[in-house]
Amino acid sequence: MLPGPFHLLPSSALARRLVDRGTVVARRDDRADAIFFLEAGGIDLVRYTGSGDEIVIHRALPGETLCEAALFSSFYHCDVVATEITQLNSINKAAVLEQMRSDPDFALAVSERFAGQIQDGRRRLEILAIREARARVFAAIAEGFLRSDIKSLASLIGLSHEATYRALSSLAKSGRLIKTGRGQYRLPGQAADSGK
Amino acid sequence: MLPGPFHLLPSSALARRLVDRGTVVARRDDRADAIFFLEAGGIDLVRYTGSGDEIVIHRALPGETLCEAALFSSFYHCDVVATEITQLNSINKAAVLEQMRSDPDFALAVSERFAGQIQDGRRRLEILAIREARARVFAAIAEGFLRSDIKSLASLIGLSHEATYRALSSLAKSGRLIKTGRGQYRLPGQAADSGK
DNA sequence: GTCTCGATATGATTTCAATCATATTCTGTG
DNA sequence: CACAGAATATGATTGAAATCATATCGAGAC
Repeated sequence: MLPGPFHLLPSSALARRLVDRGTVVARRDDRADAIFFLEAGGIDLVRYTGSGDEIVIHRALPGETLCEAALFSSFYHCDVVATEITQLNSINKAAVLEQMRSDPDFALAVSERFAGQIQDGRRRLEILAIREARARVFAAIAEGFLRSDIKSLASLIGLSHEATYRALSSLAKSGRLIKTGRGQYRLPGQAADSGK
Repeated sequence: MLPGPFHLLPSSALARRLVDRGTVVARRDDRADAIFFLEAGGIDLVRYTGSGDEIVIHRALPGETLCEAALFSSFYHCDVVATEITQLNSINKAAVLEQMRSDPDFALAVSERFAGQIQDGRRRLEILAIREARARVFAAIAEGFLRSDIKSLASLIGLSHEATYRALSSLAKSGRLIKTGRGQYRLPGQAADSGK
């Protein structure tokens, strides 16, 4: 249920909540006493400019931990808002820090999780930096970003789903990708997915 | 010279190198024994597909640490290549892990640095996901991405510099930004920068 | 089995940013 | 100071992706 090393924490450090769309889970400048794990639903991290414009800092997907930096900050630096019905876990910040202090393996595991997230983010950034749709989609497939459906892939890599379909179709036609089924593609060099 | 908590490491854990353009600093599947800090120049993290296509996983800028995940992996998972004359530091992996094990404060500081990098990356991702150039530039300014010049900003947010200039100009014209000088802009709500 | 809904797929049109071009302003250097 | 070079700035044109539209396919409900 909880990812990474956080499942090792005592259950007293955890609080599981089901919240409605629109719920503000935490507010900027609130005292930061927890980080979050998004189990299902959607969460936006939002900040507001002086003139009231809303800036979405991050649109989280299920499976992500959120507000990791709150571990090292006294206050949240943005609003945490549910964009739909959302199942989320609060992970007590003091408990995490205490465990990290007393258990080096735990601290290392937290760092490991964080390091992995840095790499994930950088890979996505580099893919978003590719301008041509075909090249972008190809890189995304090569990086294994096509996990569920193509529409999710499209939003992950910042293209319209139509552009993504077209790029996939064109890549398959030119032999740079192999179409293995409706909505399924793989690299030429790569063994066919042997199922499940 | 070294960032974050890494300056606390004994100098025996560090190696400073000046490398030429094209130098392969580390290769995929090499035994991972160091992480890197890019002092000046440029580094690409590169992977290759089965059919030989090159995928740039990440194009690093000076001031970044690289291959943090190598701390927790036996091998590098991509090539590390200098794209120009580059000054870089190797930080011994074993030394970092040892220090993290023996010094909880150090381990926490490493996690803190990592957490900050996660947030930075996510903010940039969210900004890159904004399609309209005006809105993208506005969000970038609101997030304080205009640190040096506008061309750097442009490449940071994945726009041509012309599009960036135009967006800035248009935002200033419509009052959503205040132009405080040649190549300088700020949000309306915000106090003018008091000098330096 | 059939109905519905959403994902996949592709065609037609429009829009907007990339690109190419050119001018101006500033900075640094001899 | 004059000059070179780079950043800033904006105009004109082009091209590629967004958008709008429509069709097919597949999975699940009943």
